[in-house]
Amino acid sequence: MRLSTKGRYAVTAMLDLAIHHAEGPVTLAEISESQGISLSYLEQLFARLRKHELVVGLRGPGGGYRLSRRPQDISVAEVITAIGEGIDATQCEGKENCQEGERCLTHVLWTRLGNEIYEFLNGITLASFIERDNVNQVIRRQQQGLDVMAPGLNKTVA
Amino acid sequence: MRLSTKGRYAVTAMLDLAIHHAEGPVTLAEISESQGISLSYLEQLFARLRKHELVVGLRGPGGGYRLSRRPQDISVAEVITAIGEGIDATQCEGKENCQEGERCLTHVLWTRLGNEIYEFLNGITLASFIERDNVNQVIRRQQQGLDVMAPGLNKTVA
DNA sequence: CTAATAACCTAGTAAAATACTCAGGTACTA
DNA sequence: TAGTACCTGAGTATTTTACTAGGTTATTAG
Repeated sequence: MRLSTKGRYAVTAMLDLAIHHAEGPVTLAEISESQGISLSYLEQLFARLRKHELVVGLRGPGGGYRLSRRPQDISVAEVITAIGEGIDATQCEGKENCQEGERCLTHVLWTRLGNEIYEFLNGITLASFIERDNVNQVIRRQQQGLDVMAPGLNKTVA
Repeated sequence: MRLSTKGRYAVTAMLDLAIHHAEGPVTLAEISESQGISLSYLEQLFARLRKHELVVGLRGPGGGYRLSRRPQDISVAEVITAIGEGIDATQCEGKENCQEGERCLTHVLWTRLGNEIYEFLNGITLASFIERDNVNQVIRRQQQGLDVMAPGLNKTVA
């Protein structure tokens, strides 16, 4: 499980899409300006996001990018793995001899940690992420449970 | 919160130390061989771990490295931050103007995610990590709770 | 229709981080 | 006092990151 600035760029851009999800497609030029990320760099990142079917590209005037699913159905883990080519679970796994068993032990341990981090990030959706911020400002009087699901967003896409 | 191969190397090495914690100091040469990490690279990593007082170096014959604290008192988060110079919480925070508020929004959101990941990794100790594997093999008949604390290791260090 | 728009694609490149090597030095202990 | 093993720093190859440049293709507003 790799987690670097590159993943942050992708998540940031996806959050931008999620925020403007109701208003139709967002152009990369807009994201580039508002988030301060290079346009061509964004194009490269979105090429991968598109291949993993997290976003849909719409060409021509009035076009842009749109989330392929609802914000509450896309997890941070999905975005990061889409960018970073997934989890690389060590090199020993099946290839090497695993000399003293020692080597494989720590590898297995680390793989498990990677899985745990993935599961953790998989529980955080784009919607839950934005909600926690907006809800605090807009809806304050409502009692809120520990559920991370976004409450009022049952508008189906396409 | 950066999380890359470098951190994995450090955690792996620290796990090695934790496993042999009862048997006295472990030399970097041993870790180098068993884990397949370059000796000089290990020395660089351990220089940082030592500065953050996670390990203690013992010179001379029979020397090596030892954990400065008990395995159940060292978290994975500590190891990673010791290596990677801590969390870099975006660049905008206080310096930039935060033009439309939009920019700062995602930054705040991301900072929160970083903190959550940190808290998550902070809850995982070296001991809890190893225990879960060894316990499964050695002690099987015992009923185990959800507690991650290592049960039988109340031997004080130094 | 056509011209503007914006996605899409490919290659290259500077800067940084990573992983490692080399060459010494220093402290400890047997 | 010799040897072990920590410790330091400088240098380097590789990889990743972040970006630039220059195009092509599809779409649509006018």
